[in-house]
Amino acid sequence: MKKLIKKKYNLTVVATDVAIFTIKDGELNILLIKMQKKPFLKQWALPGGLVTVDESVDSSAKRHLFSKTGLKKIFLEQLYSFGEVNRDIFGRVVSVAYFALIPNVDLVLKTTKEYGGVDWFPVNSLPKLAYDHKEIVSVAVSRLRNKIEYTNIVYSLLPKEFTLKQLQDVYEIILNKTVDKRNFRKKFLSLGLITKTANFTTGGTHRPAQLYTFKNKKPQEVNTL
Amino acid sequence: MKKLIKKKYNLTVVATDVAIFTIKDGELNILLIKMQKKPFLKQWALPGGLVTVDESVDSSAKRHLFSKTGLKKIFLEQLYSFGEVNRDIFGRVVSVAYFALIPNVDLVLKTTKEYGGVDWFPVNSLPKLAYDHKEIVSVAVSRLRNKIEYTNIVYSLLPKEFTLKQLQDVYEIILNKTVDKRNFRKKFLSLGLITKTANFTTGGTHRPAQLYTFKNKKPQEVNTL
DNA sequence: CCAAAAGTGTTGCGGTTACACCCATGT
DNA sequence: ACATGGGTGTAACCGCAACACTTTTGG
Repeated sequence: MKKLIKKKYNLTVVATDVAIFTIKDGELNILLIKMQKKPFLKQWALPGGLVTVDESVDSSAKRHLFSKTGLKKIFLEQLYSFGEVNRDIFGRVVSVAYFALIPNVDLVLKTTKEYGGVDWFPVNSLPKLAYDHKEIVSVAVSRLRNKIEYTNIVYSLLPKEFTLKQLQDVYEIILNKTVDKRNFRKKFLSLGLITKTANFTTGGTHRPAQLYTFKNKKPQEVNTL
Repeated sequence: MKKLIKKKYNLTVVATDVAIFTIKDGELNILLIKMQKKPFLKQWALPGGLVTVDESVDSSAKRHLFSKTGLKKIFLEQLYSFGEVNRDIFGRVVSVAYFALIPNVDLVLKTTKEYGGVDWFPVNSLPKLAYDHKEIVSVAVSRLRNKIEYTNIVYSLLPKEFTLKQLQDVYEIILNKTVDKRNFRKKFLSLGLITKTANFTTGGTHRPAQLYTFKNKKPQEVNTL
């Protein structure tokens, strides 16, 4: 009986995987790490790893996020759990996937000896991914597209101060469609989520742009677009 | 069983819990089972249990749903995963919660010797729940409220043929607000999700009501209310 | 004939969409 | 002065909300 239980239950482990997004070079990018072990040698994968017995699943996701980006206190939300029997060939792994949004800042990406590298990739031209990570990315992108339309999470992708143009660009990149400039500004300003700062952009060969900042950096539900 | 695993192998295990909803006596009800073991003796909990090594997490949820209701092929969707370290006092258990919707039919609920009973409870007057199941129910109810507004999942809560009044009642019960009869009918009919059948209600001391049926019993995204 | 629920249209308001020109700066 | 992106208003349209009376049946 004990043996039966062992066979039947104890081989399953829990992991977390994190889809970390940023806007870079006018595209939505995701952070990937390069595998060094067979059978995924030189393939790319989402950062992640096992959940230890003494950490919560949320903490595990935070830990993996921090280990690659050095960032804490950023937008991180549970996405979906993936539990097919054969999704990981090393054994039975149930993965709780998360997605994170970080502003486009120059960031020193970190890695460990365990991996062959870490880099950003545009979500529209991804390399072949290990495991079922292609599916996870697909779910993450859908979720991001949905949430940007009825929440204020876009603040997570922008620097502290930003122009209305930058804001609009983020929407256009993520939704993959153009929006009318005047309508966009009217709508977004009427939401009351952002306020003018005292500052303007400098240096462009054109009229300086007003810089804005988010009043609130807490996730809220409000129809944006 | 859980205790054995924790003590002996110091492992994290994966479980599923299912929030099964139906409309009953004009209220939203949820199915609960009665615990027979300390420390939750005589407390109520969501149906669920461990994921075996040879079944997917989805299959596990389906299995637990079937074991209590005898139903297959009903609406079942992953809700959220709960992974706090101490959420289960028997050991480290990460639970993937699901929610299910079943029509209000007379259903013979089943249980096993492991539990002291199984019954429906209105979500607005629940008994004390074991584990963190109160939180799971709360997340499930929120999700249901949200999804009923932008999908057609309401079909899962109604019998094959139903009146517009029944349909409206379901919305009013779940959203906990009244809606205008004429606007509701106009809106819902214009969505094209349902069609008239050849049948009418009989027996009431009033004008018979047209019976309708859903064209499609697949989840779709369409703004309903 | 009376009670009880079914069924049916119109109007006003508000939000979304479509659309084109002037402004401030650097070179 | 010219090239570049920043910044602004108005009118048409459409979906949503508000609202009351007639119909059909059973008792």
